[in-house]
Amino acid sequence: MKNRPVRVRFAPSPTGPLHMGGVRTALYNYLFAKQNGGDFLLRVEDTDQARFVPGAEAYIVEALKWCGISPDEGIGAEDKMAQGGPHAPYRQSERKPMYRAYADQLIASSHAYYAFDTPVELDAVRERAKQAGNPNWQYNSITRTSMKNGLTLSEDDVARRLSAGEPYVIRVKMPRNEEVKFEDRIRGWVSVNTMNLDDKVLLKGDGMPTYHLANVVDDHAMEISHVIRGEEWLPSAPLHVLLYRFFGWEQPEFAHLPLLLRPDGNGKLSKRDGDRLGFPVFPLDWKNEDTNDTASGYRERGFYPQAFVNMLAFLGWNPGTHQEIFSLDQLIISFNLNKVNKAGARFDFEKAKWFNQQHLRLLSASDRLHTYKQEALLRGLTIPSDVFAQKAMNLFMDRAEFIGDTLDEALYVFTDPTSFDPAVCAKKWTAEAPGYVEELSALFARTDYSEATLEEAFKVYLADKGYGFGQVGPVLRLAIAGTTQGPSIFAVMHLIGKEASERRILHAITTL
RNA sequence: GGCCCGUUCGUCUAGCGGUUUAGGACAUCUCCCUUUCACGGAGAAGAUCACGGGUUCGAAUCCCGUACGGGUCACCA
Repeated sequence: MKNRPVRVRFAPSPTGPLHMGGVRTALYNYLFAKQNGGDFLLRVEDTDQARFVPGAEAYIVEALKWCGISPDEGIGAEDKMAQGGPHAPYRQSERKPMYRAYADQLIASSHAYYAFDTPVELDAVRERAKQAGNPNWQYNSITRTSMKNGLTLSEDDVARRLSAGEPYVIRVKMPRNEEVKFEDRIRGWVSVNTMNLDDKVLLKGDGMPTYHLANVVDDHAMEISHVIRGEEWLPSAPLHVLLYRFFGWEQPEFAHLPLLLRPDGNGKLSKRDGDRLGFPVFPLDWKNEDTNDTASGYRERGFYPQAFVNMLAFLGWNPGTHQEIFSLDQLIISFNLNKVNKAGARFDFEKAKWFNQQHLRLLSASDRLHTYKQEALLRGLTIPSDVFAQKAMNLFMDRAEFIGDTLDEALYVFTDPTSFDPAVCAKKWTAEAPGYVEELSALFARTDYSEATLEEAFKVYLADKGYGFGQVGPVLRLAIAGTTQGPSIFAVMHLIGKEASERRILHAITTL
């Protein structure tokens, strides 16, 4: 069991956009695979035809791609291998015919049976049980003796119903009283008595397998060595262990990841939390075709994928050192499944932003400029030249968490200010103010408009007149930028040049 | 409610029986830098290690209870 090649899978169901918890699960799988020189497969679990959402699969593939997680096999790996690999298809709906034989095998070995109870009948039984004070009726080793199934009906009866085309499901025949144990990579030994487990449906009335059958059959067929999934699967893991046993298959190692919790209140982070809490829960924007609403994604919010991935990796794991900033490649080296936490992690958007800020600083100048220009385009800003872009970006880099910040806070670098901070106007734009800037403008005109000479000229002016910086500085800044926040005003003036600077000063004098 | 899992600063976490006066990061606050805002630097505050029992010379670390939190109990995944 320990020495087989590492092959892991991420197996989402295409019922909507993948949320960040799902991305983290995929990431951990990917990191574990790459670290061990293994394969990461993407399989789509679309056995519930009623919950299928068009576009969800494409979204999942694109989201992973954006994160830099590319499947070695399966969906999204069609460019690497024909049909995505040797175990194609990787969409469970397309594997439908394969599951039947395995369900039959379990019936033959008396580990499963046909059940003819209709959904309506089951609802009625549950309702009756609820009335009788049992809110949680289960189809199990006790109750199955009074239901319509292959265990209570005669062989002839079963055969007749089958040939008559009567609808049925196939259920697992859960052993009566048996301790099922398995060693979870993260939680250690987990033990459950089958007494508490029910006869789960394995094959549904429409011929599709349920998750339980499909994931076991496929994981075995695809030679999956480690099943790394969310903690919500822990309660059904014993059933899966039993299924491997019934089939006589080697079981993969299990690792159940802690959940991502909401920052407020209780419960796990869910898709429905959407933008309610002021941050995205999805990697990419998702447009709901029915409601026409768009749920925001980290990508569109301005996050770099490497920052998003880094942040996600640290929600439930850490390297045990003080290093927090990691590239994907560094994560592959340092990640350790055994160091994944057991408790759920409450998500904190403030820290998420910090990760982006750190990665923004780490980017090479040319890569950063590239994203800068993309963001400028998005904002409809025209950039005179690369040199200008580079300078403008650098000027505002210090205060940026996102590359877009260097644009949003620097609009006055591209266009003349159309409004002036009213609070500052009231306080600093005195009767003398127009005179200050008019004199300065004339003085500056005699310099070469470099940052240093502008500043020098300004200082000389203050000294000559006996003015204080606080008296004149904000006035100049207001005239040029419309606000008093930002980098050195002389650097800004140098960047926009003499003509624009003089134009702005004149405009301020005439309008304020 | 049954079952399963968990519980260290507000948050993410280090810690795997003695080196711990419990370390780091985010957030918060203070000071320095900057006659702006930030960045950066220095520092502060913040955790009776959920609680109660054991085991041990010694426990945040091991065991058992209790409380609290989470997950799960469909012909959904």
